[in-house]
Amino acid sequence: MTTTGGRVPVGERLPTLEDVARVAGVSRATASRVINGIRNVDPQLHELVWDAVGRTGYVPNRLARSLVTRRTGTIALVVSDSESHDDDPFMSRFFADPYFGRVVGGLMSVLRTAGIQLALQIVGTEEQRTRLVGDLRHGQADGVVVLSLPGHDPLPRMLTDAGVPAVMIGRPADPVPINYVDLANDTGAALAADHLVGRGCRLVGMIAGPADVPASSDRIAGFRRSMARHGHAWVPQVSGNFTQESGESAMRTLLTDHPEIDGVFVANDLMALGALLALRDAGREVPGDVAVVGFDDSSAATAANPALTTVRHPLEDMAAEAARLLMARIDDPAMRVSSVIYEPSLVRRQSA
Amino acid sequence: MTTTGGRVPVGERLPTLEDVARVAGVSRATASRVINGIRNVDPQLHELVWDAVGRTGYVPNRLARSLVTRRTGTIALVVSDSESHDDDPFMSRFFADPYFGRVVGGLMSVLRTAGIQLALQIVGTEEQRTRLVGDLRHGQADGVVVLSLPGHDPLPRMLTDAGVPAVMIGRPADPVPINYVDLANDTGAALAADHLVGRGCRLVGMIAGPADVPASSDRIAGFRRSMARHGHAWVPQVSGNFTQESGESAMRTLLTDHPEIDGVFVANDLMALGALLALRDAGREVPGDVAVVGFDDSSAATAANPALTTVRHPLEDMAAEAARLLMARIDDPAMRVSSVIYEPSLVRRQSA
DNA sequence: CGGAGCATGGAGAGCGCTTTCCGAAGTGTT
DNA sequence: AACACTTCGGAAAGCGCTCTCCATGCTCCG
Repeated sequence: MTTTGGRVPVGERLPTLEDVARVAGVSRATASRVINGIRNVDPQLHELVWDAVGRTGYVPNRLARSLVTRRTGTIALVVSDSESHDDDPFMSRFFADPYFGRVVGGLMSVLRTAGIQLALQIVGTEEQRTRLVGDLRHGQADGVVVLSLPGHDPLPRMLTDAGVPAVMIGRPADPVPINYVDLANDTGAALAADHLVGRGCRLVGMIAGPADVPASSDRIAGFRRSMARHGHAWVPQVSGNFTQESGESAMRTLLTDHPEIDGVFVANDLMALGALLALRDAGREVPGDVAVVGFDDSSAATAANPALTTVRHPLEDMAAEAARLLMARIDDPAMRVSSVIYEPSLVRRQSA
Repeated sequence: MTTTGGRVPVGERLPTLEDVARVAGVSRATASRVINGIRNVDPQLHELVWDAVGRTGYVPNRLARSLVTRRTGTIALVVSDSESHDDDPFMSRFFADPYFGRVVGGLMSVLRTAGIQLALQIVGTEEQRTRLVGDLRHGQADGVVVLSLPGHDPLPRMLTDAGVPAVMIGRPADPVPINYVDLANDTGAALAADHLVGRGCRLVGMIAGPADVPASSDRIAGFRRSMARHGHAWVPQVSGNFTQESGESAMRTLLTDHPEIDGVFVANDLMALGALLALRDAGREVPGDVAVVGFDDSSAATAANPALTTVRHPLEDMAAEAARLLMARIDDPAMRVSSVIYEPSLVRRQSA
């Protein structure tokens, strides 16, 4: 018997479950059961309740619900930065970098369909980290995806110690039993080395990222190893910090120190863009005089001129996988710590 | 009298305020007062309580607190998309676009210091919008920053009707009494027109964005008006969708239809990048044969080759202002609806 | 010296929801 | 027809916190 009445306002305040129950003529418990689709409720009451929901305009209060269920339907994306970068400039550069957007996009593609929202958190200081972990233990979020920037970050360990479901994007620098999704950075770098040597480069240099971050050191190691295998025992190397400007100045240094250089592997596309600029300034043709291979296959790669030959880094897929892994971990606290490593591939364009 | 004891575990569960009170030997109310820094608490008890907090390792439960205070310390960044884009490809492109990152960076620069976290929400369907507004009315977030993509978006109106504190980045397409922060897009476009005409271009075209989004139509209007003022009653125009590829194909079209074109204003940098590619393919020199002016002054502008002359769009500042505006509105529900318009400026580089 | 006035801390009522625990009713078995 | 067994709805106990209300004890003034 559907009581098709009009709207039932409940005064100033928003309708609560109590109101729905009253309008439907059942107890709060029953209303709750119906709304949450719990088994065993008389179809008649079922309809009565939904009818009341419609008439009152009831919307469950997620906060109140979370308080008792200990589930928030939220996953935190934590950007863990080192204290020194606590000021704006660096972070805003970080956000503008395609890296951040690609990660968010990948995460959202999965979370969105699951109806989970993403909360962005940035922690720089020790205190912020402690606070974050404290909130997380209370179920502020059901789990976290960690983007760890500094080389040795205490956060991963803090998270696992606190028993917070967490997944890192990029392996932890220190051995920590934490789930992570990563790229075989060394293999990717080797791909670049093979390609540069294969196209006949005699002296190839590398523009690396900060040595203390795993993704960066893995690329260095992989590149060096592969070059050595090709008989290049030593490769000139200059470090940047993943920004375009740093790539530009690194390239200048390389050019000054080794004028005969005819190939360069750059640890990310943004720096490669800078390198391209420096090369053009120096009057070197790319790839004619100097071949350039980037890393990431970000949107910058196709925007570059000449278009960048680069190592594809399926960041969106990896982030999506991280989200899936995290959701699985949340649903099964006993899940064993696991990692997923993606294989990179070389995308040939014009720069090499 | 500080009772400096050791740690006081409370069993499996996390310590609650109740535990702190018990350890400190005061009532829950007093403990709460101390922790929240409420006036009039005996200094002795004050110390006793903080001591207990330390010994129990107490961290307030934000959820429980929010339930009663009706404040969450969270602001939602809502990306309102049109239903048709509900599938991945578009959204992931959106996130990879510097636009998104710049907005997030700007927001975070303000929110971070205020200790407010950002929750990302994407709504595409009508149902998702309704749901979002429902949650928001319950105080799921203290306010929202809206990034509205489609031309005619019902969300702004829904938000104001529901009384949810909201600020848009970019003016609403339809007249809605909502706070917003925007750029004088027309002025910016006029700047571009002046510059192109000023450098002697005879036939300049425009690569526009979707006509139904305000930012885009304002740029079109401003550009046309200014060109008309310079005696160019008509300008060839092709539309894209703000992506690099669309800019590339728009440029090809323009080139085919008007081979004598010697200047082009592109509604955003990403499309300008594409235009640059098309021009190079067509063997046209930039700026020699064709001068190109972009819009946004995103990182893509400096990455371009030649570097893009573009209209500066202080998106980070605007987003930061949006955050401040929103926080003010949250603290003062009676605040009148206000808007802040930023003035653009021309950044001269090599492309024009 | 008595009572008004104030500073202070405790008891307890919620915030809105889920879920356990029960009793009442319905179903099937011997 | 009596029993065990299942199904179903309601009462009520929280989740962890804030904050109003009230009782207490003290100061101060006439």
